[in-house]
Amino acid sequence: MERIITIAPNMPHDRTLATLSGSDHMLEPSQAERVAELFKALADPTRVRMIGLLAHYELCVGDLATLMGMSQPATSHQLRILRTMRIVRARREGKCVFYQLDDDHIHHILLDGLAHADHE
Amino acid sequence: MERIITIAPNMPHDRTLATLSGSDHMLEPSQAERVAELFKALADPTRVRMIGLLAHYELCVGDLATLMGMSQPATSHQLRILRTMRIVRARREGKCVFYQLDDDHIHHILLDGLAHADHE
DNA sequence: TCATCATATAAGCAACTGTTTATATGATAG
DNA sequence: CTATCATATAAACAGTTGCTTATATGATGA
Repeated sequence: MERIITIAPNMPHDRTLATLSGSDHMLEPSQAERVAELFKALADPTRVRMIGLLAHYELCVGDLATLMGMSQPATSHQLRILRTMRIVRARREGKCVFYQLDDDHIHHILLDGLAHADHE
Repeated sequence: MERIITIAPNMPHDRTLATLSGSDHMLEPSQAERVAELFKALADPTRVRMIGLLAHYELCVGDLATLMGMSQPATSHQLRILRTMRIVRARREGKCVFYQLDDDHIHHILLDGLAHADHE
């Protein structure tokens, strides 16, 4: 962990801001945008609970709505957001559409989030 | 991965919604709320870039503002959000306040997020 | 084709978010 | 104490979000 100062006068420093500016630790704006979009999809308690369920069970929209205690359009609306961000994946079977997590990566992130939130 | 149906008629099912309702895979609302709050703090490209920098360097507010190309109040405002969520930690040294990530957990979540966003 | 069930979309509204501009707090040097 | 530098907070405004109500699409069975 380096400490970097050049603007504040009379302070010890290890490197200069100029060298840091060219560092690869500087995230690309478009990259930061995509990551933020992903986290935004996780940044709602309703969607977090949906993801918590879909991490363990494949559920159709209607049943998910019932379990969540929310309306069908609201459920569908949130699923669309999760689907757009490739957090969940849909599969049609007859009249029903079943949802589940798209990959374990998301479950991992959720568990990390729970660990950080649960305490400290 | 279980598939659960009870509402939709004439569909195969493994368990009932009733048993699922009592499952511990049903996140507590307050728990979901805290996790969502954490992700909300990560759900902004500006804060993502700040975290990306603070994961590697300890920086004071002014320098961070310069690197980010944003105003001092805006920087301070965002740092307050990250501090409230225990994502970053502050340390005063004279007139300057230095920030760094509060723990490696956050760095981990960021890397997971980057991996998921970078591609798929 | 027609009726019905399951899901998706649209419009509209209240609540929230990130920025700017302006001002306040807090620490240090003289 | 006073002036100055570094950071924090406040008020205000544009833009976004998640819900509801209403309607549309899509698939199945008679």
